[in-house]
Amino acid sequence: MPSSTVENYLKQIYLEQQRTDTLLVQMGQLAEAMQVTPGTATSMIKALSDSGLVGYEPRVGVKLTREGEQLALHVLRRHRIIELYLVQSLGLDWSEVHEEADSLEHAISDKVLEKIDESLGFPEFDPHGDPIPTASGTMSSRKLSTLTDCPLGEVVRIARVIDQDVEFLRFMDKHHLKPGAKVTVENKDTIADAVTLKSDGKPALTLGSKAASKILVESL
Amino acid sequence: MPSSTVENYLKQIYLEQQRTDTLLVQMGQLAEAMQVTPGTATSMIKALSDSGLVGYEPRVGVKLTREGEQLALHVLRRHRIIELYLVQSLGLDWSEVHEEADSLEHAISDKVLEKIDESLGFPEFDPHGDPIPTASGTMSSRKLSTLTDCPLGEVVRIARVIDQDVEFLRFMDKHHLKPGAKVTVENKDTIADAVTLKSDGKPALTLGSKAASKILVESL
DNA sequence: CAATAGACTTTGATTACTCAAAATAAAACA
DNA sequence: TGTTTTATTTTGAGTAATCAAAGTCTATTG
Repeated sequence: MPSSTVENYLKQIYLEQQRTDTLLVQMGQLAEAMQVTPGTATSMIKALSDSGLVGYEPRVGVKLTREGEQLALHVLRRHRIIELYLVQSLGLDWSEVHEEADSLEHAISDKVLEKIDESLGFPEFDPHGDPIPTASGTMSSRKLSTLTDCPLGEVVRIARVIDQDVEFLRFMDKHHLKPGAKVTVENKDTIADAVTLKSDGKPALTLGSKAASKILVESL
Repeated sequence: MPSSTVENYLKQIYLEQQRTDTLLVQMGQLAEAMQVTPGTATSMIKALSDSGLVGYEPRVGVKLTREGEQLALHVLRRHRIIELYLVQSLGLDWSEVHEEADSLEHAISDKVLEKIDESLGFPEFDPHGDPIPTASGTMSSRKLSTLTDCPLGEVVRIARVIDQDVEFLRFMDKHHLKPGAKVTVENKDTIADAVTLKSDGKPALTLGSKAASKILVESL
């Protein structure tokens, strides 16, 4: 059985692959994501490579093998189901469940996980709108646009928020910018690097494009 | 923060102190309970002693300090609340929750634990009748008798079953011998080393005294 | 009271994970 | 093209937890 350290490395490689939309993850990137020194990442990756969970090319980068990817997806499945459960069934705030899930994801058994999944009605997305991989290791994908590149003046629905930072999520919550909420982009100002939003019955809100690009929406 | 290994050693010392009703736990006993070699237990205990969690006298035994006991009680609290939650809220069988709780007890945060505790209505006992320590580290104690030394012919209520073995618990379940069930000891045969029980609407059941002594009862 | 049996401790080694700092390779630059 | 910068790897070392096996008490027990 893989250690939680191994699970975390695989999860992080998967997330970096997704985030940067590239196959190969560089060591510095991974070390940063894992909060370890580059040397640590290198030696860990060599070990994972020996166990066949990743493909490693020195000075180029690392990628998941099919086996490594399956494991990563299982970890992510556990993580996201736990997050949703903590919010829906135990009433925790969506800003705090990420950290909780980070530790529980390594301790929960498949049996308990499937009970929880069932009690939630086999959900497809976690509280942040992140897709939940299936038990057989398939991840659904949606084509979403960000608030910085979605059409102006059209009502869109927030589908996903890509940032697990507690402060950021609290801010989003305060302005009712959670998955499901409907908003309209009133204005985009590339010079001011800002996006102005309007949602029903609320004053307009202006975000910098960095924040706006973390909010993914779908048209209705 | 103590590692899960440290938490397990402290928990096990506490449980052995209780089980044998002695202050000092011998190294062999502890090594057996922890499933490690005696040498491993010795060196681990020396480390715990250095951190002030246990008092250790070489070749005599180990006992918890106040601090170590508090920690042990917190672990036990997590363990037992989780067990009850798995049975009550997720519908797992009482025979399988011990192992699940053994891993979850190290991963769950106080915040989540207290939410669960609340949702269970601040229970006093786990599914096996083991008392749940309070958040402030107090363990209630009841004076219970075993089926081998309780009065004959009197209706008593099962209060606690002291064995976490899956097969044993399944057997108990099959014969409806769970906490809350009412039984009468019909006969005790010291020569045959057996105890015969009767519960409403069921045929009589005879247990060896070893099994019978694992079932604790209270009078009504 | 010496010999032995049993429990316990010590020693030396291993595995998994980590860091700091030195060495190296590749990329960028001048 | 030679030099500098930056990213990566290597090296040497440390911590936590473990085992096997050798050594040491202590308690019987004849």
